[in-house]
Amino acid sequence: MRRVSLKQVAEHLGLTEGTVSRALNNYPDIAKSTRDKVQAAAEELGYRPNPTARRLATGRAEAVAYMMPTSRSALATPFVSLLLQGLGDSLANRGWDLLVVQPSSAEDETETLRKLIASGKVSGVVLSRPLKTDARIEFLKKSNFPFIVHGRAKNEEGYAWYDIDSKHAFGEAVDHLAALGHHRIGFIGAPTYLNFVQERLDGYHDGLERNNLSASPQLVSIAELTDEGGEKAALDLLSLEKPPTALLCVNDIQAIGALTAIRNLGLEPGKDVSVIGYDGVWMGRHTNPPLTTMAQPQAHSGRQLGDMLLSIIDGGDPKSFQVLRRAELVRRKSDGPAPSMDHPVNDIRKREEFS
Amino acid sequence: MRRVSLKQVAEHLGLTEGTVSRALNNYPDIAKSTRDKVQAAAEELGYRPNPTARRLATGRAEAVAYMMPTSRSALATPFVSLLLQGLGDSLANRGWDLLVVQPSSAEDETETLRKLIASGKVSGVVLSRPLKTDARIEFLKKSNFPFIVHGRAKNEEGYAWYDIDSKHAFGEAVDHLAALGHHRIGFIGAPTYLNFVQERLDGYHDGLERNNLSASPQLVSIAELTDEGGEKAALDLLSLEKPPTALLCVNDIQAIGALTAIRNLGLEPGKDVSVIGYDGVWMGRHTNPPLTTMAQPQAHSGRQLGDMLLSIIDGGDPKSFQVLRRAELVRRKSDGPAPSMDHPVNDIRKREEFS
DNA sequence: CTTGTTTCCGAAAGCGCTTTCGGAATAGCC
DNA sequence: GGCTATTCCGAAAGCGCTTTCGGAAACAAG
Repeated sequence: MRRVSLKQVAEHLGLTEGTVSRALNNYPDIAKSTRDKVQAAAEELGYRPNPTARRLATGRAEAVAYMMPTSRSALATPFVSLLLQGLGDSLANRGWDLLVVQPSSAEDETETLRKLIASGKVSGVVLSRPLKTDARIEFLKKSNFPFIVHGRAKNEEGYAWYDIDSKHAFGEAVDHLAALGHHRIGFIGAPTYLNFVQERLDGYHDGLERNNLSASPQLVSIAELTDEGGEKAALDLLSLEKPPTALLCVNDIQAIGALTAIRNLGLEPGKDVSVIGYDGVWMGRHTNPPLTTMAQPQAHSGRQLGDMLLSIIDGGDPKSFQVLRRAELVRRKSDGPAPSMDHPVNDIRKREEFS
Repeated sequence: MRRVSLKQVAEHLGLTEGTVSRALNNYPDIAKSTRDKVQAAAEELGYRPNPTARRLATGRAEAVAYMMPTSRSALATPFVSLLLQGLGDSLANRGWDLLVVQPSSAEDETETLRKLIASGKVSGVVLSRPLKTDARIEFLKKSNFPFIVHGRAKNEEGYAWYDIDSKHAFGEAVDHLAALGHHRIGFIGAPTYLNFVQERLDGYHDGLERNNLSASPQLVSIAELTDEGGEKAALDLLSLEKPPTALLCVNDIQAIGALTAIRNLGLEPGKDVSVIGYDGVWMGRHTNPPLTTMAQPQAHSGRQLGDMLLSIIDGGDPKSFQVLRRAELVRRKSDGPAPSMDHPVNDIRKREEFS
């Protein structure tokens, strides 16, 4: 398993290292005949260029990094692996490497980035789950270092991103529920420093306004991005004097939690109270009832992100790489017409007598 | 943002690069006084060693790779991200990098590995989801290259692995079901070239034997490792003339599919037919009924794998790093006593009249 | 005060590749 | 056939760091 170097190939052919190198890299100043000879010899000897040496000589890293989310809730989702797969595909075309970097804590993120780009180990990075105002993005912009983000911060100017228009999606979800006769629609969210939460909340408000529904602050509940979070939030909302008849959840995980909360209250999801989630994870097909949700076309987001990042590294203008996709409502069984106004579920006191 | 090199630090101090390098790397032949001075200066100037140059000079890669699974089913699970996080933690202690490599196809895996280790980009690799006879493992063993696998192949000798004893777990699950009075226990699996499937099937058979239950080949169904796979398999098994009264599933995803299959048949999971899954994913808490499952302590498997791999790279004997953990049965609501023998669910013909 | 040890640093080679530069050999032109 | 223009390759420097080696200076011992 002795590694064969340029030198060996050169000696084998009676050429110099420089010539061999240029031949292998298709320099125009090498005769076609010798280039062929060199390539044949390299193949025969099993020559594999040493990437480390090349990197040192060229100063090009030929690698990009993906920064892992720190939150447990983001990790507990297949999201990361799917994205990595797509990224890997994209980079493989060039033979570039994919590094995974992990900040020790959320506060540490920009420091991690600083070290990373100072080390010269990568020539670009991809971020996900941006905050409303995201220090990483500001730092990378300032550093003028190639990057792309999956999602976008509140300030979406001057950098590349790939996002789903969840604001629009949540507006449509409200339209949908309003058309079903719902007047009190609850929102189960998470801290709004996560920009996608803010987007979705905005979309919810837009939808309410468009349908002339009043937006009561009581009807929005901030919870953890977990099943338990959704469960607790649903419990709270449904314990209001005038409980909502429909629940919009910031993601499917929470929605699934909400479903069990509803059940535990002795109510029937999809009938007594409608639930709509967001993400379109496979799980939703198996809940009881199957979860109506807004599915994002996350199919090849990783590939796209990779391709865009590569274009930017090649000198493309980051500002010209901003793509926004639509989510699509997939109706299953957790939504339905609003119960009639005098139905017990519409009043918590009546409900208690009722059950 | 000018990168500051060793040379600059050296000139700044009136020393040579070699001396500065040795001072920074704590060589014993440097006076403590100058070492302190050097370190102070390095700090002050913001010196960051260039890892590429170091790698070239030392021949050490200071990085390990994780090989991504190719199967869609493995990617659709939070498993990969959790493992990467743990690995990242472990490597961060040394400042090593974590690469993610992606074979273009399953057949390509050993070729990918060959290239990877020939490139010298990493000094170790971690594999997951080994097959019963896994070409990657054989190749790495033969190459004498440091590696560790999450799970283990049928031949578990001569390399490092970290695994859960799912064979034992499945045996216990059968014990549990037998104690509940079940006599016909079905097994929903996947192709047994996946070694963990074989292990679990073996455990199932062991359990049957231990409890004097006959093992009918009809009762084991091979399906895809997806919800639909589990659904179809459950449907098949429950359509037998003498259908099983309990279903053991190779993972929770399939089990969840089985649950909906049972419902679609008009039967009640946990009562008419028991279901036990494996993995302990969060989702199981929210199925209807909540899924009884065998939970693996996957908490810090990533960290452990990382630590072990590092030890091996440091020269440890791979054979001495083989750890086997136990899974634990967490009872929720999808298992219960076997229905009495004359109950309609026990005979498909009666069942049809019944429903 | 000499000789023998230590202590500490400078010098230099080298890791494996890229890339610029210059010049020998060949080709093209009148 | 002489001249210029091309074509093609060798030579060499350099990327930023590590590591071995040798020797000057400082110290200890006699």
